[in-house]
Amino acid sequence: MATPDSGATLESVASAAGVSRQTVSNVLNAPERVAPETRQRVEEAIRELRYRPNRSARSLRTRMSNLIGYCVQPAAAGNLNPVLDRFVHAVTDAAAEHGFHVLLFTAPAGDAGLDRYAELLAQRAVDGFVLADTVVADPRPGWLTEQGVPFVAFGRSWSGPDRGRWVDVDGAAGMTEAVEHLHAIGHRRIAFIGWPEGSGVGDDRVAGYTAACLRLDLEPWIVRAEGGAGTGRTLATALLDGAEPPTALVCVSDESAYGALRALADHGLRPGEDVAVVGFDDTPAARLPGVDLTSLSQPIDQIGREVVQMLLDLLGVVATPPGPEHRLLRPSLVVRASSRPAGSAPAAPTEA
Amino acid sequence: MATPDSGATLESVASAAGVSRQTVSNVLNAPERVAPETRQRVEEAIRELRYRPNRSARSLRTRMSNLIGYCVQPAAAGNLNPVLDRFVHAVTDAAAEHGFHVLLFTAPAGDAGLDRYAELLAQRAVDGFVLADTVVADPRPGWLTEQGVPFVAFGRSWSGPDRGRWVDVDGAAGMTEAVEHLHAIGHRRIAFIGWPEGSGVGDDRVAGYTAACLRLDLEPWIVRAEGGAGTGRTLATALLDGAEPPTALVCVSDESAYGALRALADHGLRPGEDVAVVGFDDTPAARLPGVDLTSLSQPIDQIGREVVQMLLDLLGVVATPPGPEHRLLRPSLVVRASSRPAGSAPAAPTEA
DNA sequence: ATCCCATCTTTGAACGATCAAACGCACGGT
DNA sequence: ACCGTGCGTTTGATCGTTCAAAGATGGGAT
Repeated sequence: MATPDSGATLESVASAAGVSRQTVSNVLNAPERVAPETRQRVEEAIRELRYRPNRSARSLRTRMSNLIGYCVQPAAAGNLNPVLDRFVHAVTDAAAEHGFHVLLFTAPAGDAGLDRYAELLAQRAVDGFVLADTVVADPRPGWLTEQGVPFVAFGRSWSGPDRGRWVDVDGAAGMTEAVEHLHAIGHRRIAFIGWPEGSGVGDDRVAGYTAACLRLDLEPWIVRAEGGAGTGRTLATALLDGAEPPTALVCVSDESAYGALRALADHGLRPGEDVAVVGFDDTPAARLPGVDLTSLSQPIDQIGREVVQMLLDLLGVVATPPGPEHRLLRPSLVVRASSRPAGSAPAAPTEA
Repeated sequence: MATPDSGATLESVASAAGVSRQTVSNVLNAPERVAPETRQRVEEAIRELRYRPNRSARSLRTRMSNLIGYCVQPAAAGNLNPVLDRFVHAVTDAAAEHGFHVLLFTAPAGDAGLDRYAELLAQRAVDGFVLADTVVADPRPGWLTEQGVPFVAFGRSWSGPDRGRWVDVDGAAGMTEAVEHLHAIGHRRIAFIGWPEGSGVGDDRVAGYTAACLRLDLEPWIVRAEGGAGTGRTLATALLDGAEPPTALVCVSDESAYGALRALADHGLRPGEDVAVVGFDDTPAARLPGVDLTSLSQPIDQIGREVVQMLLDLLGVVATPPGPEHRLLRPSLVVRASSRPAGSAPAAPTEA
């Protein structure tokens, strides 16, 4: 069992191995400078004393904290999309491979939150930031760029000049794939349940839907309203009550899709058989028995890895060929019963 | 707009204010030792130079990192219970009030993960830990106690001696309340859908159910199986197919409850009207339209605050009267349509 | 006038690591 | 025998803060 705090220091290891401070330091940070046999002796002493460099001391001297700041937004009550939580996990994992850790903090949205970022920087508590949940007119990318602070965002800057590096999911491509899937299984009247114009994410997704429709010679059919499941239900109800209702509903989010599914139930319609439904995000509830919602899944782990890679690149930690400023990753369509006539294909296992 | 890195140090502030290093330090850490007018002068200099103490330097000297370690478990695929994510947020918030931050790291479960804890301690990267997701035979509380490491757990130690401090939710009390609620609205055949014996959390919850049954003179009726929603569906189906089926189902988790709801639908039964269903955790999906699941909500924010309070107390940061070693908080029953005959009460708004 | 004491402030050392530069030594070329 | 060269190692200074102790100042008691 490891003893956590041996209290060993560079100096104590050095005297145990019969060398100087700096040699021990070199064994850890620049092994090639040390003669092989010396190195071995030092490494043994390190092992024996269970020495681990003191992070504060190292940070003070190198001016690097080896910490990445990440702001956790107050979780909206009833938010059933854990995509950001999975993202944090992915970032933490990827960072650990390079000796970095994630420092969490909270901040109010908008300009008011910038002070928290400034505070952490002034204290030299973090080396850079990972941003998530970037919104239209988000002040953070611009401000951080001005200040010369290293950061990478999960999510494009949806307005103004494209500042800083980012990784994002190609919502348009995802929606295009969804429409093509529905078209392939015979649907021709495919409606889109979306958010009002002006949300970057929502506009991106609807664009992919529209593009697919045009390519497939379908009439785009878009309804929009602010909100979540309740709104989805309302919009879907209106569509289904129409004279010539759609046979498939593409929804801007899983949450809207759950509302749409509810509307189907209200009408006595069976998802997948009478009307197909597709969502976006592949939230956990999508695979519940009896829900079985077809949805677009974001490659969160990969996004996390790429974000960290870019940030460490920016920090000069990993020596890679200068990578791209931006990365756009495709979501993958997970087909479940909500867009598949019963018996048309072997059902994917639905239980976790 | 705040300039993040002014580069100011104690020394530069001191010379700006015409005093010494230590006086500036005192203004920040022990203001009562400084003469009022001197203090004012120094505070002005601090403001003007936007000085913030360097965390690394402070940590090095005081041997306190002001960081709390928290291990993020790899999120089980399809986990629809974001309770831990809300918990992290609560902890982060509460810690910030005392100048502490949360440091995230990952570790494998069981003994193998202890090394990561040891590593962080040896590096003096954290001052203590917040544990979550404690399981039966969890090695962490015992090990941390042996090593004399400050920590507080969210969740009892379910086996062996009760080591260290913890805050937990009184699952038994919650289930008792659920049964009493069902009894009060007329139910007499109330079954419990649970997990196999041996999971601390599950046993606690079933105990509360059983206690309530005995007090209300009902026959306990318990079925158990490993698993989530699929299992819940199977167990509920078996119950509903019986000769004299239950009129209410109390489920060990929301996930089982979703399965149970599905089973009701399979039988053409209406939740709340034909058969009542209650879950545990009040997951976001519970409030989706058409789901409307009655469930027990954990006071996560309060738990987070209490955990931090206890930990800082242990670290000697907050000077409070010695608090209790353990805290057991009651969950609150959120009644929705799944346990309420239609029209029996004003429906709570169902949309976020 | 002297001394003591309390209050406020300053000084020197230390925390544990890395940087920059100097040092010792063996080697080969002239 | 001398010197430059390169490799491996050591030394001194430094990062920015707090601790511990010492110094300065003024007021009241003796």
